[in-house]
Parts: sequence; C-alpha cells; structure tokens
Amino acid sequence: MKILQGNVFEIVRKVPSGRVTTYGAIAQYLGAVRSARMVGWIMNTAHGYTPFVPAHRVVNRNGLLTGKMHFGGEKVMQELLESEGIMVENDKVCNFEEVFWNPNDELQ
DNA sequence: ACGCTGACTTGAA
DNA sequence: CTTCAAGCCAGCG
Repeated sequence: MKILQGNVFEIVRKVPSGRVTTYGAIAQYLGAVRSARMVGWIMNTAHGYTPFVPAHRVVNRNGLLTGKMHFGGEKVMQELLESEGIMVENDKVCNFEEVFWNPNDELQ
C-alpha cells in the first residue's frame, strides 16, 4: 500500500477535536507501518492545504510534539492543542494514552 | 542521475 | 535503562 497525500489528510481531518493520533498509527492504517517517515513528510506538504489539516493533532508515538517547529512558531502547536482541551507539558501530550485516537480502531 | 535529508518506528545490543 | 542501525521513499541541490 502506497502512502498518498489524500489518504493521510483524510485521516488527519477525521481526528476528533481534543484527540491526537500518531504518524505510526496513520502509517499502519495505510498498511505501511515502516513508512511512518513518509507520513511526517506529507504533513510538511499540508502547509496551506485546504480544507485545513489539523496537523497539530499528529504527534510521534511518545506524544512528543516533534513537528512543532514547522508551524511557524515553537509554541503554535502547543497553543492549538491546549485550545482544544489537550494538556501539553514540556513539548509532550499529557495523558497521551487517554487522548490517543487510533484510526485502526475508531475510524468509521 | 546521485546522494543526502527528514514532522518516524521498531527491534537489537 | 540508553543508544544504534535499518527500513521507508519523495524532494531538493
């Protein structure tokens, strides 16, 4: 299964507000668990994409905000997450396991 | 056309 | 426990 921009964006847009997912989960859903980097790379192309892609809800498997630097600011990603009710501390998502949204289980 | 890089993950040492 | 290496593959110089 090849990773396509449209697939990734579609999944990311389906992430509910107040929840987060991981690059690996998306890659796994697309059948390419070894291509998690491609997911991250695709997020880089999400800049200026319409409809808006909530890339701030996508973090690495530790809940770390690895991509915060690509939001134009170091705090932008954290601010966005916190505004959605996600607690972020020290660049990582608190109670990550609770807010984690797995597309493989919950995607309709 | 070639090689390096990267918003990652996993498994082994 | 931490550290390392490999697999993934599309851009960019």
